[in-house]
Amino acid sequence: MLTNNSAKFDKLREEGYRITPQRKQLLEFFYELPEGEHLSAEELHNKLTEKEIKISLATLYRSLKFLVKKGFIRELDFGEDHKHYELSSPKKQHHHLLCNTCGLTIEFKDKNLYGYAVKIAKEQNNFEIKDYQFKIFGICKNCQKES
Amino acid sequence: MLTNNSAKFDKLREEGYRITPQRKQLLEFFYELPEGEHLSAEELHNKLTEKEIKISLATLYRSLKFLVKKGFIRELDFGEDHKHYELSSPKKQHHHLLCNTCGLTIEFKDKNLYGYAVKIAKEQNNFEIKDYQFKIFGICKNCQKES
DNA sequence: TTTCGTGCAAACCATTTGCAGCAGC
DNA sequence: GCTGCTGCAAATGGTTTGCACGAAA
Repeated sequence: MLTNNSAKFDKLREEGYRITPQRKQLLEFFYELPEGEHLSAEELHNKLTEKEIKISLATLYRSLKFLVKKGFIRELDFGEDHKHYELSSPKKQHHHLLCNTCGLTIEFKDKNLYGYAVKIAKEQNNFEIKDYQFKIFGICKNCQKES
Repeated sequence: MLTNNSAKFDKLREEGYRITPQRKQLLEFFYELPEGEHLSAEELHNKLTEKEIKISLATLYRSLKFLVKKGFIRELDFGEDHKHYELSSPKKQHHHLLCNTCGLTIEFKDKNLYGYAVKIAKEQNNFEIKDYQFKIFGICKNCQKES
């Protein structure tokens, strides 16, 4: 366990939440994931099972919701019929271009975007930012050629 | 009918698609919608029925998918269990802040964002932009007070 | 006339939920 | 010991699909 979440865990305990093995191992799993990898609930469940981490699908969904609410992970939507999840780290955020034709996902980073989000949030009645996402939809180079 | 889509319709016809009353009326309906209003499939179905426009839910879903693919409307996801739809107009796009706690949706516009999206798309192998969305998640002023 | 699009009802499937037992703290 | 969390299985509900009929072109 390279990551240290004990301070955060203490805070959650104070709020009345319990740190169960399922929640803990799920969060650890996210920390060990290669950067930029975002998995669906079902993919997560498979990978966790491979690692011999036992967690039911129902609990997985509940835990994901919990971790999202608590700001540990972010929920992504690529217009598919299921959500994707990844570790949340607002300051080194990445974003996505999505090809409408072939479904290709291209990631990009941009250091200006965070300041930009902060500026907008401030203008909007001091909205407190937890996360932000920039998505661009269109046609990728390959699909442009083919039409 | 204030809007004139006949050129676009002709193009669709050339591609082998048929301009049915359902598709036509649905698109007209979107044009008449107040700016910034984004409805779910079910809300749309109710409103269309009120206007005595007959379209089954199945066809509505198929038509929405069609119009999205053809770039007439955009599909929005607010992290709920259903999608929202609105007219697509990239150059006067608006975006959203979403409160994680109470679900409040705040819209904002920003003229810089379009140029920004274009710049990013160009850097990413000349990706051809059809639409883009900027979402900010966090806690609204009201909910900040309450915690 | 040739397909493509529609309506209906059934199917799908990701996600949620009720409930009884278990386990943090 | 109290109460929140989990696993199971069943339910939910938005969306999709098979099929036969209807209608654009």
